[in-house]
Amino acid sequence: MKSTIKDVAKMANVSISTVSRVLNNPDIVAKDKRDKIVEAIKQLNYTPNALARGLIHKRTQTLGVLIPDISNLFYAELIKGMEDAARESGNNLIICNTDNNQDRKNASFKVLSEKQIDGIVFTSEPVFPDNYELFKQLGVPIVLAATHSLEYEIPSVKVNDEQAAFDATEYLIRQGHRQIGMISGSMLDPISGLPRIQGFLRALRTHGIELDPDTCIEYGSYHFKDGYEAVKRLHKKFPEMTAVFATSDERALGCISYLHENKIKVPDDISVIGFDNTRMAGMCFPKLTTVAQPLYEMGQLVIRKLDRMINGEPLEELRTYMDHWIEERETVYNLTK
Amino acid sequence: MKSTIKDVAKMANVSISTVSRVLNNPDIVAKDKRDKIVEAIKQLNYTPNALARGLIHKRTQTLGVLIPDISNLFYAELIKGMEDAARESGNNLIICNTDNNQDRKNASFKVLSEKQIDGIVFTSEPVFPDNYELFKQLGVPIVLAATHSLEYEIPSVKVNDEQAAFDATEYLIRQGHRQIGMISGSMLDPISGLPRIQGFLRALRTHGIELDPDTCIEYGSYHFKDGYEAVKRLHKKFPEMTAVFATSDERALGCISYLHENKIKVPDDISVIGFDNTRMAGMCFPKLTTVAQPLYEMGQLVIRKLDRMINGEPLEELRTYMDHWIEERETVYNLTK
DNA sequence: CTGAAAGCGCTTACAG
DNA sequence: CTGAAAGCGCTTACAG
Repeated sequence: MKSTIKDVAKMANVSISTVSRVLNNPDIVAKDKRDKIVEAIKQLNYTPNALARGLIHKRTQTLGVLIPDISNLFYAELIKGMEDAARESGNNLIICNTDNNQDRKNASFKVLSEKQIDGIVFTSEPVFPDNYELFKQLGVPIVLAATHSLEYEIPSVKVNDEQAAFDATEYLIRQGHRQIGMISGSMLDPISGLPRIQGFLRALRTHGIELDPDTCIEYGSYHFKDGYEAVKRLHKKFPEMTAVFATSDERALGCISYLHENKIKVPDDISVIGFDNTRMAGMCFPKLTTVAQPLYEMGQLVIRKLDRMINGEPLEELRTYMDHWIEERETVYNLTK
Repeated sequence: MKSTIKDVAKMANVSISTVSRVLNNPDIVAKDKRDKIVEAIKQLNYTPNALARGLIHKRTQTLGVLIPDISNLFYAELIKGMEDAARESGNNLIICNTDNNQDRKNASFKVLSEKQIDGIVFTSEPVFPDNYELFKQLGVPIVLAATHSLEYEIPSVKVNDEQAAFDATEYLIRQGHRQIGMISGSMLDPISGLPRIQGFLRALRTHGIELDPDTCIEYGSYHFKDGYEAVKRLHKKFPEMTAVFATSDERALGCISYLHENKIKVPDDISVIGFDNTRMAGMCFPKLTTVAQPLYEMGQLVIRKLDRMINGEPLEELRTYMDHWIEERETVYNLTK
């Protein structure tokens, strides 16, 4: 049986108040008693009950994290950053896998609320009005990771997707490509869909490249298989393309897999650039050139922001946009040489 | 401000006992009061405080999970299985990344203990005597995932590593390979090191293949980079090898990366078989043939076992060994054709 | 069927 | 410097 503060008090022959004091403010108690109490704590292997403490302090040092798909490598890096930052600030994470499912999302909010978490991080998905209602009901600080909201005043940390897509496309153009295809998420996705398409098209425009969006863009979900299928359709309707911008590493790998199978060489025949720079990008063959997001650092920053809000400290900025960069590896061919 | 049971009681004009009853045993309270209370709960957006409940019931519906390296894809699948099973049984997971670091492990045990978690899962690492002491001190049920202990009576779920390594090696032999190298974890690792070496050597012996372990085995950590370095050394001292068994997918990919770079074709010149069957295995090129572990199912089973123990139900078996299989893809060449 | 009271394990004014 | 008491938000016998 776990020992309680009462057991310690009894063993040390003091009141529980005094035990509580050596736990929270040791200097204030007389050395002899303090020593006896410390000894009793060790003997009994006592650890304070965080539930009781939480009830009093209205603080649990626990943060809730909503993740759409925990088996995605993207979140592995992000979670690691959050986990490390949480440890630094004395917090623990309860991670809820929502499976892109609204019911599970609601259920997660409910248990997190019951467990009295101090704050919440909401990942990747757009904030719809009903989500916002839930946030307000929860009544705890919230930070958005890898997503943001322009409608609501919610702190967020992400990359500038439009600019990142612009840079990726421009990078291909600088390597001499002009027939460029894109494999994208839905235009209806206001976070990683539409903005990346806009960035892509802006780069084309900026460099005077005229391509019909209907023929140079193909859509699909972010899974490997979807990248595979999308590039098949894309290649069929746009056979002259020399490069493709796939807006996730997984899509890019699916894309490369299809091309390989059809004896189309990457990058010699068709170049591929991905998005995310998950660890996979450096482990595949050929190694994937990709738009890098600082996932680990994003995770850290999200938790640090959240911790500030919980402590009532002011935020330097509401919406933080972190720097992305092009991680040059082996899947883009330089046509200008 | 979050509303409490008092607020609900006041609004519904009843005592808090009655509110508590409609929460826990609604049938027992008169319909008119019940309706008023339900209405008040909705109005106030009341959710019960799990801390207070936990204090009374000595149950938090929260499980602690210790993971050595959360950014490893291996754990992504495992965690997903655990997460899903936990949701089914009404539990939440607190995941602690230990970074293979003893201090962090101790710290994690401490906070998990303070948070009054109902059970714990300990992943991948061998159970040393001091770990066992910690387990006992925690005083909650524990299950081992992807590891086991022969010294202590602790429930566990894993694959039979010796047999899996045997099967992988025999698979290569059946494909006509006789000059087979191995890239392994340390012989000092009693979980995924030594047993796999033993299985490898047993397969060689069984098929009358005489190879000196010193020349056909090379060691390294499980990271991509280590697989890369290890195969470099292995190939130098064992140039006639036609196949290599790398005991993790990451090692295998590092290995393939090195071979590619040195114009050694996989599988035409050298075949590679991995271990784990993480999602990466199906996304790389060529697609990795590997020993598959049912990671998702392992995760589920671990949590189900733990939940049983917490509920005082008997376990069908202490140490569960799940079936592995060879996932045939594209990195092993059949020499017999 | 319902309320008052005790108690879960702590912390924190309040006296002394 | 230290102890008794109240209270955090609930549940659960105990009366009635």
